[in-house]
Amino acid sequence: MWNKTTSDTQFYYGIIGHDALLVKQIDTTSIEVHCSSNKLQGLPIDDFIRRYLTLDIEIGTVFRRGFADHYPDVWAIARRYLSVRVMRQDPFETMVTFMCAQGIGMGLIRRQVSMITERYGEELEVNTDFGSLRLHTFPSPSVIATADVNDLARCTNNNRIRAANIIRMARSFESGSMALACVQSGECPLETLRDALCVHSGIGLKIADCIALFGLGRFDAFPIDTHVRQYLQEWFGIEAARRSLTERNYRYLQDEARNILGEEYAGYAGHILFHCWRKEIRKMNTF
DNA sequence: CTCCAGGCAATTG
DNA sequence: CAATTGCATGGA
Repeated sequence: MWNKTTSDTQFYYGIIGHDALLVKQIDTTSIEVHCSSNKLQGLPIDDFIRRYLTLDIEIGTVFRRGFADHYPDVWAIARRYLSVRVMRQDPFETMVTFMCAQGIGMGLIRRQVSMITERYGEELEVNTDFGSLRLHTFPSPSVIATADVNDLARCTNNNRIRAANIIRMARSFESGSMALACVQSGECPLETLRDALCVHSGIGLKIADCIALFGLGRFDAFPIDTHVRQYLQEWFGIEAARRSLTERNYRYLQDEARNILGEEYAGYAGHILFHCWRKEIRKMNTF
């Protein structure tokens, strides 16, 4: 998860494993990129950033050729958001985050994740020009696997069911079954991956697709939430999007979306549209 | 007090 | 099999 300091200087930071990555804007033409290590997850810093921020994805190929011609009105708005990047985030962190994202607002989601890192993560001291920042790593699966339900629930909106689900998922991660699914996630069919994720209580179709897209680099995964459902109806005239997201309708709408956006990058393109919809149409400022 | 917020699972038809 | 109904919680 990324954050911005409240100082007047633009200053962003994120924790990658046990290292900190900091980006500071020093003037109108340049930034400083600081990392607490010269390697991140075994990769030289430049290679890691390239992969983490999916700079290896040619953004011009995310929307298939012909999209602009077929949907000129949508394209007129969406083309301003082609700088949006879907990150390749840590799988476990992504699982916990989206398990916290059910029927709840973005502000509360972020608060839950922050509280989890502060309660269960390891404290990191990062020195900057502004002084030292006290940051926290995201806890490992083993830490969450041994957490007390009531204790974790204090971080999950006091929702004990959610806390219990997260703990059970972490234990599955520990046992190796979830880790194996992650290792194989790159090449297995999307349906197989989704099945492996959905055996866990608290992970349904939508959250499984979010994990695949944001945590496992499966840019073909296309999660459908309330916002996606709305733009599928408003922007693409899909009447079925008026009806509720039953499993059958969810799958049907996914097929429709793939017809419009293509198979390979349906989710990547979909997230750009998601962000665009919230910002431009719903005028939402939360992120 | 009501309604909503990046759904899920159990229960019916 | 597929649709409908509870649900859990904090904040606006």
